[in-house]
This record gives sequence, structure tokens and C-alpha cells, in this order.
Amino acid sequence: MREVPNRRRAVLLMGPTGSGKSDLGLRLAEALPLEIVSVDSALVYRGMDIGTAKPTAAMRARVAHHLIDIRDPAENYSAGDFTRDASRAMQDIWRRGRHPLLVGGTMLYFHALSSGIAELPAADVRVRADIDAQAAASGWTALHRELERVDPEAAARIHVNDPQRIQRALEVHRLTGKSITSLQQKRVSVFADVDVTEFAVAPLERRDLHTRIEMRFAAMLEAGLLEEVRKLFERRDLSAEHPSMRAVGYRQLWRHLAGQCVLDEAIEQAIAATRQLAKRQLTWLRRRERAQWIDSMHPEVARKMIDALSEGGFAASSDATPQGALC
RNA sequence: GGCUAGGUGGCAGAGUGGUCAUGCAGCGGCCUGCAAAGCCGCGUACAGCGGUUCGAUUCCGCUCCUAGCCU
Repeated sequence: MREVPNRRRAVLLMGPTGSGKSDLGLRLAEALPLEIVSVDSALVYRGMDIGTAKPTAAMRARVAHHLIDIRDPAENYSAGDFTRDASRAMQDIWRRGRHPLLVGGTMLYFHALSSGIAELPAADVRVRADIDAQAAASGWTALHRELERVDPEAAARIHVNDPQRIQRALEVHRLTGKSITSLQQKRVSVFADVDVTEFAVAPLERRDLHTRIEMRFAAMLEAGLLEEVRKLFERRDLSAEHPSMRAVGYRQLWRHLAGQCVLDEAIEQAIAATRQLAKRQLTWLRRRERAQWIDSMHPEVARKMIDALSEGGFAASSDATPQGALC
């Protein structure tokens, strides 16, 4: 008698860049009735494969992956877009009688899913251009003062040197006439009625993570990352300002292609930027009280996780080969 | 062996007789529609040993080390 959970479940697999979570996700999904939902702000872009360590076509043929290659690099993607796309993907998966395995390192997206995200207006190019022009003319301090008038609470928590957030708060106010603080009050978690299991995977030692990051970037270059970036660089409609081109690795190699630094410098900076990204991801991870920490350097991580999930009521996938779960 | 110029925190690089360089890296943190983004915070460093001085990273001497030149 196989247990058929009537409650909707979801498994979260979170980890810093280079922790090996994609491979791990694949193994879990092959052993259990799971489909992968990518939680990654860079994997959404088509044509950005090597530098994002995107799961290969072969991997994606073995297990269903969602929210990968859904945007052109010239387009923008946001936490709001993600939340909408992810809920839809999860609904579909549940409808198929399976469970979503959310794998990734974009911690704001996980946060939006768990804590919910308010219904705010999307970014508005015109309003942003206006604000930028104002900033250029009178400085961000003046805009921060303006925010103080319309939304003192936001002004109190947003630092004067944080243009990105000052702009967003002002933008929302100009678009709605209401303060972002008041609008952010009501938010609904996508996981309100879902049984969520959270895993945080990372090497126990920071040194190990740094070594992996360095080796992985070298491998990416070997695999043709510079050529991949060059293709994007040569597109007339992309610039260094595009969010996609601000991604780690792409940004630094773009600078090199633009003649702003030599290749060695770009490489060094890209690796440092990756380490910094991983550090920020770990800061988010430490705050997730419900996460079970898994040492990604341990040889049997996959086995342990599958066991943990099976004990938690996940039925083994009937078409899964046992070996796939072992190593 | 002699002469000259230097030795500043992990690296780069200013400076001063008695509060603080700074940048990069690193570490900690923040985080609600650009998040692989944006932002905040954190370092008795002044080669060693003596001396002068109320006080020395800063002045003097010696030692060691480095670079260049000379024999």
C-alpha cells in the first residue's frame, strides 16, 4: 500500500554558487517523484549557459527543469516575475501528481516564496529615467530627503548611499501615490498551505568553497566562456547596464572586451566577485531556521537526503533506478 | 666591498613628532520586483635593535633585507 500524500509538498535545495546543488538536485529528482524548478536569476537567460553553469541538455532530458531559458538577455526578470512563474510551475507539477524540487541560489527568490511578496507595481522605465535624471542633477541625498517626506519609514531603513532602493521606493510612490511601506504590509506566501522541506548545501569549510569557485571558473573559460560573452557583447542591443550582463563573470569579461582591463585582471575580478556572491548567499542561508544543513563535500550527500525525504513520506519514484540514487 | 634609493596591514599605495589615509582582497551583516544586484560595518600596519624627546611609524645611529649603480 503506497502512501499517497494528499498534502502538497515542496523541497527546497538552496546553496551558494559552486556548492554542487544542480547535480544533487538531479539525483534527488531521479530517485523521487520530483520535478526541478530553478530558483536562479541568471539561468532564466537564453544564451548564457557556460557562465551560469546551466544544467546541460542531457541533464534536462533526464529530469524536467522549469524556469530555465525563459528570457532573452535583453529582457529583465524580477522577483515578482519569478514568484508568479514559480507558483504556476508548482501548480502544474502538483497537478501531475509530483512534487516541486526548488533548486538554486537566488536567495531573494526563495525569500519571496516563503515570506511572500507584496503586490507592487512592476518597474517603470520612464519613472526610473526621471529619477535617474533627478539624481544626476541634484544627487541621491536630495532624493533620499524626498523619500523622507513621502515615506519616512522607508527613508529610515534605506541608507542614503543605496540608490537602488531609494529609487524603487520613490518609483512605487510615484506610480501608486502610496508609500512602499504601506503596500508591503500585505503579502501572501506561496507556501502558505504547503509542506516544505528545506536543505542548505555548502562545503563546511570556506576554503573548500573558494577552491571550488576558482577551479570552476577556470573550467568555464576552458569551455569557451569568453566566446559566449563575446557573442553577447557583439549584440547591438545589449549593454553593460542590462541586469543580465551584470551577472558574475559576464560583467568582468564584458569589461575586458570593452578594453577596460586585461584578461588576467578580469578573471581575477570575476573569481573574487563569485566568492563575494557566495558569501552573501551564505548570509541569507544562515537565517533560514528551518533549513537542514548538508555538507556538500560529503560523498554520500545525495543518499542521505533521499533517505531523509523518504522517511518524511516521499514515495520512491517507480521508474527510478536505485543506482542513480547511490552515486 | 663602496655608493645611492628604499623597506608601511594579505596586496597596492599616501602620509605625519602627539584624532582618521585610501583602494583592492578578506570577514560579519542588511535585503520585498535590477538580487550573480545594491548597500552597511570591521584592521595599534609602519623591518629589527638602540638613542633623542614629555611623546616616534615619522628625527639620529647601528643591523638586516631589497633594487640600481660602481670597483
